Amino acid sequence: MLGKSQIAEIRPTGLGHQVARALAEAILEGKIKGGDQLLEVELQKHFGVSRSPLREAFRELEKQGLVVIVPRKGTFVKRITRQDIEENFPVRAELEGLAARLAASRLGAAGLEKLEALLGEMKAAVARGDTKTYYSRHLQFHETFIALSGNELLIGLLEHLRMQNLWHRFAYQYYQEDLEKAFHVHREIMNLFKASPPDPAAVAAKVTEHINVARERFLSYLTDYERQAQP
Amino acid sequence: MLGKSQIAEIRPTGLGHQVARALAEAILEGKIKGGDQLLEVELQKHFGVSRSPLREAFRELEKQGLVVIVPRKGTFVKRITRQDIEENFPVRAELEGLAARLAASRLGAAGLEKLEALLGEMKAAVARGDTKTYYSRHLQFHETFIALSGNELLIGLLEHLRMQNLWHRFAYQYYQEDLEKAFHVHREIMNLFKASPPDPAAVAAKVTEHINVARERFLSYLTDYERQAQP
DNA sequence: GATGTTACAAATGTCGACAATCGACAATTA
DNA sequence: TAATTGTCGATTGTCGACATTTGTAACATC
Repeated sequence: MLGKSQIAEIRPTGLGHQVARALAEAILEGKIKGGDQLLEVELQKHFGVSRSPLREAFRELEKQGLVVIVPRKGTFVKRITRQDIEENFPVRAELEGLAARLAASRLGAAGLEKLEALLGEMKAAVARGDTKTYYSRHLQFHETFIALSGNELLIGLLEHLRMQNLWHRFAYQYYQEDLEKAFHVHREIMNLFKASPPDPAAVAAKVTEHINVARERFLSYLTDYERQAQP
Repeated sequence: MLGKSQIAEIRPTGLGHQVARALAEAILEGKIKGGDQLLEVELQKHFGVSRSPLREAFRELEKQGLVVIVPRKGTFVKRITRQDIEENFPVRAELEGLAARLAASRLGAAGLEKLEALLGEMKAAVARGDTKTYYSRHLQFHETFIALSGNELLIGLLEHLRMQNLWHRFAYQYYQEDLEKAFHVHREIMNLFKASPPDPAAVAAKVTEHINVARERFLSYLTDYERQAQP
């Protein structure tokens, strides 16, 4: 019997799914702005499909939290409010803390090695001032120990909470401010993971704190951004 | 102008929604068992609607985590595995702990009063040995401080996680075992809420611990149940 | 006997058309 | 003129039919 991960999982198809992917990409990239209505007839002409798969795509996007379906009114792309961001961070902080705690008790040599490799790439990116690469590896670092938690429910929830962050576009500029400091926290987390045996509670606390601190930084950044955008 | 609360608010409309409600009830009550396939043609005849609203109902149920849609195969009611239960408790424990922490900093006199009233009913139910009422008020107690957290995202997630618990049917028998002990924990939680000022971290820790303990109790109960059901 | 092939039936996927509903503007009335 | 009512266009909701895919079972082949 082959290991599950060895088999290329065909994540199949369906026109609706393809349309959903296309629309999700368009939304994430900002090509469709928050509050816009997704007109069925219009998209029908655009994609060359009938309305049935379109409506299924809408449902899929709603499940991902990218759009809001209002009965008898239509489908609108979700408007990200300050409240959404304020509420997202504390939940993610607790959940990623839990993920880190669980991972600390389970990660083997392979897991530790992967985390260390990513941390190395993050360090190199910091040295080069390569914000984009740093941001990418930073996301992977989190995704890795989340996956190592082994709790499928937790993994799915966090994937959803992170996906919901349409505000990825802000993030570049956000992280440019203090790459060094951001990296330092992750080295601390890594050290806690490497301890033998690791202290799960300590890792959880560090991760939770890290995200809650990031929340404050991000919100103050957002405040500046709002002031600047509204003269 | 009439007060808003005086007018019967016509709820979400749509045939699909109605079908979804009916199916959800049937699933929760166990009339449809885990693993069963929801045949479109069959339900079409049963409900007297076409397949379009049926498919929308399926999507809605999928969003609630009650069914799983497999492309080109069909939709099947979710099978609750032991793993699902094992993974649910830790996540809920963290999230309800967070909710309690947030609530501790926000609950006013009205919130405290409502919690105390529910605790009173719980106590009375314990004295009467009225398991069903105790269980109901116990759920309301949790729902109340969750709502008092004020974090809409958190409230929605917890509602989902609690809804997912198809295993409500087990719960009666489960809680019958030690009503007194279960009540005692909630009195402790209440006392922490009542402190002035309350210590948010202490409340969070107590709630988290409470749920994690409940997890162990429930799993051992489930083990007995499984042994008994498989002679 | 095991394996591969083909034909058929059943279920889901997709489509275009019709019906119901909402929002905005026009018509009516006090 | 302001408020209410009627009408129309636009948009979503629902429907039945057709297309595509999958699973199965009979059959042929090695």
